[in-house]
Amino acid sequence: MPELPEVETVRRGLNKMIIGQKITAIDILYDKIIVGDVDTFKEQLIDATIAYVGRRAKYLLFNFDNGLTMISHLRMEGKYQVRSKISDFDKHVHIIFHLSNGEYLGYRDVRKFGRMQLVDTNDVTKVKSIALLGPEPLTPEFTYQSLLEGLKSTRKTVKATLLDQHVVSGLGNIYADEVLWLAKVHPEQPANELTTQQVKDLHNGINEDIKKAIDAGGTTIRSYVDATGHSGEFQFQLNVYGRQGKPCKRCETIIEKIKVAGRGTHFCPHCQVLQS
DNA sequence: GGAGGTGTTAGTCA
DNA sequence: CTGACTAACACCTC
Repeated sequence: MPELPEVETVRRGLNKMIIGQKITAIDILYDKIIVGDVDTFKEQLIDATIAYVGRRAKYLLFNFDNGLTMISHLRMEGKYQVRSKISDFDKHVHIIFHLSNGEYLGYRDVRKFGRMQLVDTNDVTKVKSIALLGPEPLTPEFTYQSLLEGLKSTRKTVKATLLDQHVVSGLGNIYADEVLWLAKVHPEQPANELTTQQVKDLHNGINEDIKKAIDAGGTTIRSYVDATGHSGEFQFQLNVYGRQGKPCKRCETIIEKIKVAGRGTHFCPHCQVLQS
């Protein structure tokens, strides 16, 4: 799925394309995407107008003018597409919002992992998955101190901890690997054993890498495309993700791929040494 | 053809 | 409580 930079890119694209559009009808072709009652979901959104698309970590927040917000998580490979004809959507488009300008907003998700939930706008921050999120990069709440506390409080590997959305939110498998490479930290290092300098390097690396990725419009590995149909450009700047068998960009050592926290993990065995 | 991997997270189990 | 593992699903690559 899209991580924070990709979701932010989608958010910006949607805000350019669908603000002010009223929902005139909704086709739900696969019920499990919708959290809660499908008929209620439809009824509450018909005739509602999209006021603004916000974001919290990897969650998109579609704010409507009737006091409701649709929380949308793309999970592994969900994406939004705007098309002028329903026949322009393929079989993996499971939800179709009919817009008042005659266009259609489709939600495409090959693996069907994504979820949409409608809640009162005032209650968004009370929804458990959102309420428990840690601070996100590039905000005042994401401080060196907050990261230090999150890392010190667990014996998990640092990679697993960076993926834990309660410590810092918005990072996924790509940026976790990238940030660990930037900070020269081994992915399997226990989080509570990191040095002060390593935590500082991670904090800076997270902010810098996420900012760069947002500026580049996110990463496109396989099929991810933003709402306007453009690919992100950040994959050209990836330093380790997907580069197993290739030379490290710093020291030429061959990048290795192992499994950490159940996820494919790329690192340089020379730059990122396990401390004991 | 079959096994194993894929950008996530919620739930289960020890 | 914490940490490890798995399911949810369809497709792609070896």
